[in-house]
Amino acid sequence: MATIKDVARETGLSLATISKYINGGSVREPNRARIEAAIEALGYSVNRNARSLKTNRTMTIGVVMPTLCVPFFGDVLSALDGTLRAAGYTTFVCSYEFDRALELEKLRALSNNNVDGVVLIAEGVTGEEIESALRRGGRGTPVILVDRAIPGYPCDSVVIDNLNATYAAVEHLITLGHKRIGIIVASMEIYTAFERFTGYRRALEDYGIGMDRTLVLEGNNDFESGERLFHRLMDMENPPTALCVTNYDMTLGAVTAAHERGIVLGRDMGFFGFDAVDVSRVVSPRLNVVEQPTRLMGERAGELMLKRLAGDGDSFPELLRLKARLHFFGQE
Amino acid sequence: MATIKDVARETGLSLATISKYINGGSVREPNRARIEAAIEALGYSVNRNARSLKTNRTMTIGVVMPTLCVPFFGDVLSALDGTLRAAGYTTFVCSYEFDRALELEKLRALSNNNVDGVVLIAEGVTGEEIESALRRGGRGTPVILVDRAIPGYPCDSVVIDNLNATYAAVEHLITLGHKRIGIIVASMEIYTAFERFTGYRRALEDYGIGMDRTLVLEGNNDFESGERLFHRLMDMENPPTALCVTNYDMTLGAVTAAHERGIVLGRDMGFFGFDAVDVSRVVSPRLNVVEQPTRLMGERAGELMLKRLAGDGDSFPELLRLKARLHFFGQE
DNA sequence: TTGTAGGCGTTATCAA
DNA sequence: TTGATAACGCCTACAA
Repeated sequence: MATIKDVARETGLSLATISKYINGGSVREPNRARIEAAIEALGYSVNRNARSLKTNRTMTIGVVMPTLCVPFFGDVLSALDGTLRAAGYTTFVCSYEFDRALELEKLRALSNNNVDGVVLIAEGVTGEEIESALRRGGRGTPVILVDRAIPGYPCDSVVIDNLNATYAAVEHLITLGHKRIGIIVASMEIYTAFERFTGYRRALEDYGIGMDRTLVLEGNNDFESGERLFHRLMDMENPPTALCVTNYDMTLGAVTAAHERGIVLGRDMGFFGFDAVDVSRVVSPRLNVVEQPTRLMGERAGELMLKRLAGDGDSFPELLRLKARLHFFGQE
Repeated sequence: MATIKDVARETGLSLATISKYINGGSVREPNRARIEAAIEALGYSVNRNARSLKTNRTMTIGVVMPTLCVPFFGDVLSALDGTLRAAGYTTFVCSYEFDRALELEKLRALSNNNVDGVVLIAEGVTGEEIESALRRGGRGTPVILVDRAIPGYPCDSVVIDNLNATYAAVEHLITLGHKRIGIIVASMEIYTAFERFTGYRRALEDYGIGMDRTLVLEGNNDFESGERLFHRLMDMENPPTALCVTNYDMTLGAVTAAHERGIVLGRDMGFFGFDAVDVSRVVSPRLNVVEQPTRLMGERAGELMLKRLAGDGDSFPELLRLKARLHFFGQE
């Protein structure tokens, strides 16, 4: 690999001059030309390790997500990456596969790799753990929490207004005349799940419908949970007449289970799913689903990160709560 | 940030001793204890930039994919990451959003970040471009191509046996009695698409069925393509009686379009999709789909990478061709 | 087993 | 504008 030294030798100029030029300094025209030529000829490119060692910046943002296997996160990421890239940053992603130990480990790995900032879709990690994993020079690495804030941990966050989204979904089912409405959520330990449940509970309250705890089922956010819990609900003596499922994979699972039982969602049973916008189209009648503004989330998170990177600590911690969009199909 | 120097001062030992210990060397027990204590107290962790500058290794693998929004790549990645992590490597992912310029840029970004190896799901990039983007010290960074080999470019690759998978799918449709079989593929410029088409063509040949070029439609690998091209096929004067769709999103699109037209796939029309194993369950009758061994791909790619990283250049370039699995449902 | 010293490729300071 | 020179934090002969 060619180094600045080589370029210096090739051009007859000094190390310092080359470096200055590379970093946007001005040199005399003939020198500029010679430097350019040498760089081209030698195929020189700066060694980021060395540079980072010196500058303490890597122009790199680390992203940690629970998994890469779901389109929701992929969309968020894609928008985030675009925003950061436009500002000259490269983003690196790692997934912790829903594993809490890995979650922390990945955070540490990023820290060890001296990323300038961290975007985190947290699941099990606590505020203290984040701090300890990221403890480093000066005033620390900026962290943006996406999709899930951590209650009690002051940190910039970009989230969905889960509460009102679920509220609206349940409200819709209520206006259709349903009184026994079930909900399948992820573990309430996950903040978004809790919020979604709260929206559900509040809608029932506001319409004077008593909540039946047996209609509230907690799953693991996966296909299998959706399938299994749907069956469990329908096997009850007095099954719900409508159902709300609050994430992508569980929605798919529930839809599949309904199929297996010959239940047509939206006709035999009121229904609201989450995220599965494309999939909602492959069945008929089309499913009602809540669509989260994934790209917007990514963009907002990116912008906020850039702001912090620029040293602007204004109104920290900032909490952006984005509105979800409801797609109604089938009977109104 | 604490450095080795700090640990040295804290313990009264020398820099070199600390470094040796950190890198697995042996020191006298009392010293070991003191070092450990100091590290803990100072919250020291090694600066990978500095280390890499010295060792020329970062213990980091870069992965470049077309997108993160499709489960197929997510699965491959997850398995790949697991394999590499077990060997002490951290993997960083970046996506080029199907953009050819970005594809090269990401490769360069990784190279500049001194990754030890690159795993690439290529789309538009050529062999020369890869070489030039990665040109650096000594015998160069190992590259593993996943999902798509680049014809004429000698490089380790892990791919699916697309040809035989599609062959078998089409063969199945033929044995059901179909003679007019359509296919929706991605652009033939993409190697996998070409292979899938070839499987299709060869199956028809082998069964003495003349190929009708108007039944071969090229899309953009997205939902919209699947939907649009399905309609195009069915709007023909003499539409096909069976159809093969060769990727995830286009399968979803085609299924949706079928729905819109009231066509029940597997009953009114022979059908074979790709990848959408979960989704295949939410419609009835269940869809026939080709399932690619995503996790296995990731593992194999990881193992091959580790082998190359260990300096084992045995049987280069290695081409691993993995078998896909066909899920038959509905009528046999 | 421990310590000394030199260098990895850059950037930044300060003279010239 | 240009050029010596001293870090940045770490690793590694080599010497003690």
